[in-house]
Amino acid sequence: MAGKREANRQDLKSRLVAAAREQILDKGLKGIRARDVTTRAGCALGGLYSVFEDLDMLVIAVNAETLMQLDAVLSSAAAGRPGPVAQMRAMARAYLRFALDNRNLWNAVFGHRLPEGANIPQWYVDEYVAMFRHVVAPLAMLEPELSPGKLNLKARSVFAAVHGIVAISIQERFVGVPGESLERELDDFIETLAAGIAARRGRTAQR
Amino acid sequence: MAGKREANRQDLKSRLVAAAREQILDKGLKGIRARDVTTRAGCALGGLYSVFEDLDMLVIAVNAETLMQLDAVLSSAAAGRPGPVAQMRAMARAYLRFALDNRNLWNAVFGHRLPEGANIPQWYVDEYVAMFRHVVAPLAMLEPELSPGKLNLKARSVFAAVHGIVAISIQERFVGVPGESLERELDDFIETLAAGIAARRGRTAQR
DNA sequence: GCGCATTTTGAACATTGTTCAAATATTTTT
DNA sequence: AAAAATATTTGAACAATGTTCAAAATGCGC
Repeated sequence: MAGKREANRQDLKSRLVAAAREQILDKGLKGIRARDVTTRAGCALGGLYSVFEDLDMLVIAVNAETLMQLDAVLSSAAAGRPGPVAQMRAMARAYLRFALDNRNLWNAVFGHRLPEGANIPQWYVDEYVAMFRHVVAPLAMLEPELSPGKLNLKARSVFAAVHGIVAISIQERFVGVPGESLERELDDFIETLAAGIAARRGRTAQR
Repeated sequence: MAGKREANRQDLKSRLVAAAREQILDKGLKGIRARDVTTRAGCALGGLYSVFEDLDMLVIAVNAETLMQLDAVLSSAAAGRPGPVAQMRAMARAYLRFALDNRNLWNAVFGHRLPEGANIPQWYVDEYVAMFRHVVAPLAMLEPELSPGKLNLKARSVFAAVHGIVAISIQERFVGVPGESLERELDDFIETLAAGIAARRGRTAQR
């Protein structure tokens, strides 16, 4: 019976993450309480702190899972699409759909903030940044002459722009634009961006 | 000595908003505590609740002021610029600078979320949405044939896209891109968008 | 099975937002 | 101007929360 300690520990960890995920799913980010989560996970209150540094780190663990999911969604959305523009359009749509279908999880990822002094773990940042690679691929086809550094920067911007459009529409701050017209808006945005890139190609000496 | 009641009330209100603003300025959104704010404002703990429904509403009052500031900044950034593209570029830059110079206030505006049931007051939403008008003006010059409805939708998207780019860069989740290259990236983005709009003009039957 | 090391437990604590009866201040009435 | 009526301000008390840590329970090597 060796290694039972480590096994228990891992089991507790995943039970806690699962519990926190469910909690976020139906109560949102603010609805996650140490007592509820530990009860749900079937451990004592203090158990949480034997596996995570604090509640924020548990949230980050949940968010990491969500990011993995989103990454996979983007991957399969782009797979097999003919041409860079179609790929980007498909990913933008998939991003929108994911956000709409998993609003609370998605809000947890982008709405969670650590308290003033604390720093986000590097592995989490890396996982986040890794998603940009999905945009790098099609963008490189549209602008083959771009250096890797500029390509990365630009991919990040395109990602961020799509994110911004989705985010501002989802925050039901104002009456939500109907989902379908939002999808058209996104399509249009990608199309315009691509047309702009094509139009500007070679026209400028250097950027 | 008539009307002293209302005067006192208004005075308390603005002292509270000012105190909360300072608190956010140097401690961030999470650093705002009922006790600190009321002490700073020179009233008792309960005083806060005689003027605001709760802490969240006080935050919204601060955010409303910040939005006004930002609105003014965008206004004067665009004023006198020759042509729509120059206007949009100037506003994007101004937006970035404002976010960088007022990080905590800006984060409070876009990072604050009400608890599950509560609803954002309509006057606040209106103030927020009003900012889009700054993008509507130049966009209308670029695409004069667009209906007012589509124009609004598109202006919102452009605003959101710029917001997204700024937001993702500012969240120091990953090593911040140096401010200057970020500015160039924004310029480039606006330029590309404008080129795309021009290239697509008339080419599509209807959108 | 026994003793040691590690983990789990949950009562206790500190820090919050919020409430509300009492105290204070203002306005109205006489 | 004093008294009565009304409204506001106060801050002690409460409830809800994240976090800690000594004691109890559990796992491990012999």
